[in-house]
Amino acid sequence: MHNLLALKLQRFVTLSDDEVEALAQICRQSIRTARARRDIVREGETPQHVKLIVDGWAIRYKMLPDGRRQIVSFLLPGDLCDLNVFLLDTMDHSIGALTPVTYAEMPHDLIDMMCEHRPALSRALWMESLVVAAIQREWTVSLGQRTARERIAHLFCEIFERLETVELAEGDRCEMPLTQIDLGEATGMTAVHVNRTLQELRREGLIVLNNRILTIPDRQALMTVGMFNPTYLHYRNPKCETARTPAME
Amino acid sequence: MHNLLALKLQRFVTLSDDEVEALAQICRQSIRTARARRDIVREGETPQHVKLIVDGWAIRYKMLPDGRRQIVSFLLPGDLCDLNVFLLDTMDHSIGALTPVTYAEMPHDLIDMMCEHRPALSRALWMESLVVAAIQREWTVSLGQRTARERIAHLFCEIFERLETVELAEGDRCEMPLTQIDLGEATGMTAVHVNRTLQELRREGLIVLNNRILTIPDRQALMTVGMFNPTYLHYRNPKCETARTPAME
DNA sequence: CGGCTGCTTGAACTTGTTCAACAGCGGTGG
DNA sequence: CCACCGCTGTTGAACAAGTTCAAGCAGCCG
Repeated sequence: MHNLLALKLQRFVTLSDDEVEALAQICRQSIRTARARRDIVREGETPQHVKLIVDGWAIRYKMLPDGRRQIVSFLLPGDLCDLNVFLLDTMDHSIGALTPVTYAEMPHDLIDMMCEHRPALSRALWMESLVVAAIQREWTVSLGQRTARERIAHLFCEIFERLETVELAEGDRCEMPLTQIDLGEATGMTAVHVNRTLQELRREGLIVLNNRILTIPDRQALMTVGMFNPTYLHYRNPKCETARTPAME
Repeated sequence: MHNLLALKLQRFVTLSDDEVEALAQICRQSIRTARARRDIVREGETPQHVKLIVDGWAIRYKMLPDGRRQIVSFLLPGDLCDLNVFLLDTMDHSIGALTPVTYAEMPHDLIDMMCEHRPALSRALWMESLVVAAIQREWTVSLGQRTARERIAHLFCEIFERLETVELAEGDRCEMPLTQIDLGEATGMTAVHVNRTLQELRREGLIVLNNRILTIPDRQALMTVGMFNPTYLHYRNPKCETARTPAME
């Protein structure tokens, strides 16, 4: 397996074969699975491992005391879960599996050691958390300023780009396991309104969505509707032009 | 001056006198000021320094192509600005002064060196960025799920707590230089609606706000309205119980 | 077949927006 | 000293975007 985590981190720093191997090793430690729609970690817990999503989709979410729920981010293959808690101790949100999920558990002390001996990796992980924060800022913009139609368009663009970097999009298509309820909880609107918004986007030929497959016939058009500007994802770090080439595997 | 940055980072790790001194030194490098309502850094730029807000309030904000603007966070004294860009290169958002702002500029290479030689500091800075991300998640929840009244209540609670940790709140009062327009841009609503919401909160005795001074007569009550749970701020790290004691200064 | 989940539709309703006007205040320039 | 300007806050009334409630339908799985 060409290591997913290495694939991601290569976007930020150039890793030696040696470092890639160290990552691969740490990921192999223990592989676990979660059933669809089950929690992986709950708010308030103090997990002992950092998790790497290997397969499937998960979400970070927070609940309000009265039961309202907000999805604050999507975790796609290659994403790390509990880096927060690795440093911060207790979870301030929950993580749930959307689809069946396979993830790797990496013990804190191993990561600790790795960071100590390989500053390049430590730096790459730090960068990874900064990108996560950048994405969160963009969500803030979506929820604060974009209309329903713009939000959905933007979200689809973001997910598509992220899937592309882990080679999970094919041409103009990708998987889209989100229900309209999920989309609602992520975009801060009701499922009913998500439904009508999706219909509008479909009617205009901006998206095709059925059988959990999303097709974006004209990417530029959808990007324009969502006012999507991918710089916040910080891909293609100039320091590592090779990051996206098919060379490594 | 008891160093502001040290004061903040002590929340996460215990720093030796030596390390505190290193921080203080790096902060003294160059002190600059920005006039109120001026930009400090603009989206797309690649600043060469990490900035520490020493005095005054600033904002991170993003603009949409059509001019809509979202404030994505407030930068209060003790907050770092461009840690992102220290690692990520180009700014994906702008930073603007709200009030007159004094800030310290810390050259990248100094921080680099510091991080290399003092892993405790590197770790503390990383933690700091994780807390920033946690705050951003909570904003996502506010914008996605909370009503106007809840959003304002929550925001006031958050700002108040953050000011408290840098000793800028007195009893139940703190400064509140935000205009209703600012509040609107932060909470994703119009200034008009902010106005009516503030009146509602005033009428109920939950806040007193005039002359740019905010008073919260009954903190618990406001927290309940905003469904504010401060754990996401990750204060009082158990590893450093002394962080909030008045001992250091 | 029955029951579940997810999608769709309609109609009434609510929250927050838009537009417009005005008041208060501080600063500036004549 | 006053007139004037721009900014912030306030208010009202019409309006729009998104919600709520309710019902029905399709597909799927046991």
